[in-house]
Amino acid sequence: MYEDDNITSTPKRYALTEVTNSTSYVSPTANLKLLTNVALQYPTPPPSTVHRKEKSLQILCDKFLNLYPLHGNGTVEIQLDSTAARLGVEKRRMYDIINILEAMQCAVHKRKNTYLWHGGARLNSFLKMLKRQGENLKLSEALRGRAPKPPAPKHKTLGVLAQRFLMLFLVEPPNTLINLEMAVSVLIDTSNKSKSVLSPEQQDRQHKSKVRRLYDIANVFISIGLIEKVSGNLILKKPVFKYVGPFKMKETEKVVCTPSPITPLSILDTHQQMTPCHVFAGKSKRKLEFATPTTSTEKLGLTTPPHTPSHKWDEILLVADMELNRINSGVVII
DNA sequence: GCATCCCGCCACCAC
DNA sequence: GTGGTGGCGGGATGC
Repeated sequence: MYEDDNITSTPKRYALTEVTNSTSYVSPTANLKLLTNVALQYPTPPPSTVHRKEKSLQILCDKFLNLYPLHGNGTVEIQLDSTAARLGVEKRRMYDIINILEAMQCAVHKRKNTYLWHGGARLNSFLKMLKRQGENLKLSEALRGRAPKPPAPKHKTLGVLAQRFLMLFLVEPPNTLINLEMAVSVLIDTSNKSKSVLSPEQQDRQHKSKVRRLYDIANVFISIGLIEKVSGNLILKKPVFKYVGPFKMKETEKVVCTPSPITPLSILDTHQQMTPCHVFAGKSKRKLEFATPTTSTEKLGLTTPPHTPSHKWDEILLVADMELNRINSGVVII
């Protein structure tokens, strides 16, 4: 039984002869003609009235996780085409989601059209491994222009990009704000070698393309509860993202703060660090925690630390923005 | 006008 | 040649 309320049963199948009231054999060409005629008998569906946001990768991933929860028991097989049909999307979109989830070791490609879904069972240990890998790649130093950028991946760039994007959060102190421009500046290969090959226009296209991909990745990460978007106020025009994943939940698994944080948010966020883990609870549960917006910043979609006055939060964001600008302008391209 | 990101073209690869 | 997969960027949409 499908969990999707919109799909209650498999549509009845009809043979062509049933639809056309014909009992005699028809040639392939005639078949095509018949099908065209049959199709013309049905009214043209109205243009989609679905809001753009309702088709976002984040919403789609939410729906996907409803079918295949992160906290489910055991391993299940996922058929991409049938899942795409159940979610009412193109299969291409499923690849976007599953590639990122595969990069998080939530799923494994078994054979064509089939993935094994492990959910979040391996996520905690994988995040620890990612953090170590990020440290080996010296991403924190690279973010500050004090180390070379990691070499460009050769394969599965969406997955690798997703892993490296997440590493940026993992190697930084808790509550570090990272925006996409910063992430791209570290994750895109702008070494002298590649710069000499690419024209400025090509570099710009490459940059924009990577930003697009990071938007996709960020939306999936938001859906699985690894990061949150902090945006929508007048101070920060561009969104920044904050890691809210499993590491901050358990005292024993807290990340060790590295010196020289990018944004000094940790001071007022102590309370939030102690809030319970929601990473496997899905987006809806996290929404419940701030279900009724009361402050102006909450109404704008911000997730302010509890008991933090909104004007104080704006000040924090202002400092964060200044820091981001400082970092961006100070980054030395190696 | 710009940020966001959906959509689908098409290259690549395995069979 | 065919079909599955996924890189990539055009351009629609919302603010």
